[in-house]
Amino acid sequence: MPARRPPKRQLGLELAILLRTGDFRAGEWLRQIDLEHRLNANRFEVRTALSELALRGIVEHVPFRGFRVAVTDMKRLKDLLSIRALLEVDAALAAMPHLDEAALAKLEALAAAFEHATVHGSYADWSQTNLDFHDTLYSWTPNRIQAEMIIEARDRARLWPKGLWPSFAALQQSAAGHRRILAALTRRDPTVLAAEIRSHIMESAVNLPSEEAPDGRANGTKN
Amino acid sequence: MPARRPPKRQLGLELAILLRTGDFRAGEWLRQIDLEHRLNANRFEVRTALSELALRGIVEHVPFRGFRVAVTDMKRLKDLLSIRALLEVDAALAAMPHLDEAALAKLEALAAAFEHATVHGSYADWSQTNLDFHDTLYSWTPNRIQAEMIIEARDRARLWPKGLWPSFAALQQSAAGHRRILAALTRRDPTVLAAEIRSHIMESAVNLPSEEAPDGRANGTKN
DNA sequence: TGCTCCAAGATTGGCGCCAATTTCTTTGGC
DNA sequence: GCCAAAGAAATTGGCGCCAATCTTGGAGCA
Repeated sequence: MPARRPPKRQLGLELAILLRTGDFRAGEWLRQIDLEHRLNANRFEVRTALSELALRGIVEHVPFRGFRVAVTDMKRLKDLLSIRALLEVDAALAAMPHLDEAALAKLEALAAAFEHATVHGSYADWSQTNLDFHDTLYSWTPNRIQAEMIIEARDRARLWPKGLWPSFAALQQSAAGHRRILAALTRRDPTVLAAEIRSHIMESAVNLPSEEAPDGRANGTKN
Repeated sequence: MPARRPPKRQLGLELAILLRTGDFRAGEWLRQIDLEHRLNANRFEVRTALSELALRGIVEHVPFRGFRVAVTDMKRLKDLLSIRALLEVDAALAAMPHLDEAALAKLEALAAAFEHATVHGSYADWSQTNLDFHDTLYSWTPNRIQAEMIIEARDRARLWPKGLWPSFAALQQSAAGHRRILAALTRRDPTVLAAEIRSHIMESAVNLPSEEAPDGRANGTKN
């Protein structure tokens, strides 16, 4: 074969992951030159990736000032959560009839992985295992676009300040939620499933503080 | 004041409008050089705008082949419609409590404008007046993100082939739907409102033909 | 000592050039 | 006359340069 093309780097994706896993604070300014180094990419690629994320609402663009991690104020966050509840309840219900034994077993394993991560893992660990559980569930939803929209909606509000990360107790609560969702799926109980999914999502919003005004100027980083 | 900055052209938006109103067929290849002329922009701007639309699913990108108007196959179309139904029913219900007399009057006027357009107007006319009605309704939804998502979901499936445009009868049906929605809003009847919105959206899918396989190669334009 | 204004430095972003790749055209062979 | 292959033309797309703009630091003045 004559030199297959190199896999074509998905820098937008890489950057999204970096923002999610690296320690960035909401509102923090992103200097292109820093990202060039961290992602080992050139200026143009970085800018393209940033524009992508800006369009998806993950970062915010201010002309001639640059890009910064989107500040998701509480109103916005709650809006996003309510949309997620709507989409995810529907997606879960649609997925349920398509789940066979193997599927349930897989979800079982993922729920266990999350539980393990809540105790032994880092932020990145439990964040990822949690996503795995949900994404796997929705992978059986016939409506692919809906699954994509769920992921996107989630990404748009993932980056809240570290101070607001869930407590250990909240994580345990989440793990229990997974169990209950799994049980409802196994028993093919749509009513309970819907209720569980909804409350599982809405849980994320409890004990979020009242809105803090993000100052456009002060929130910098000297890094 | 020292030369306020020029309003910064939103070429992505302009291009989306061009694709919607100009006569482009689904699957048609878009040559950058043509778009440069039609939009009176340079190569770089066109490419940026195209990437934007690609991300939003309005056009499709094939490396080293270029961009083409997204082919929304029937499966995809139905998926999108079902999502719209979900989001729009919810949005309408949320908007209802916030509608005052003035709001209802405005919707009344927009419904009338649509009816007029179905008889006297062109595709662009009735398409736009229809959007106006819905967008105005959702402008009272407290959840702004949801309103945006609705618009986006709609845009992603707006460009179906001309052959599939609704008949005069279908348009009349739509107009009647608007009337019924308005009636439900006036009577503050959530149950009927939900049902009407849902069927109004799903109506769009009736008499869509079975899926046609879009050939990657053949669907060109010599223009 | 504190404030204002200016200049230097840092950062962003518009844009055009040219290489990479595909498609079209022509030529040559069977 | 038809198919295949090579060359030509057209199109896309990566990328770096430098102008436009914002921020910072400090000098000058009250």
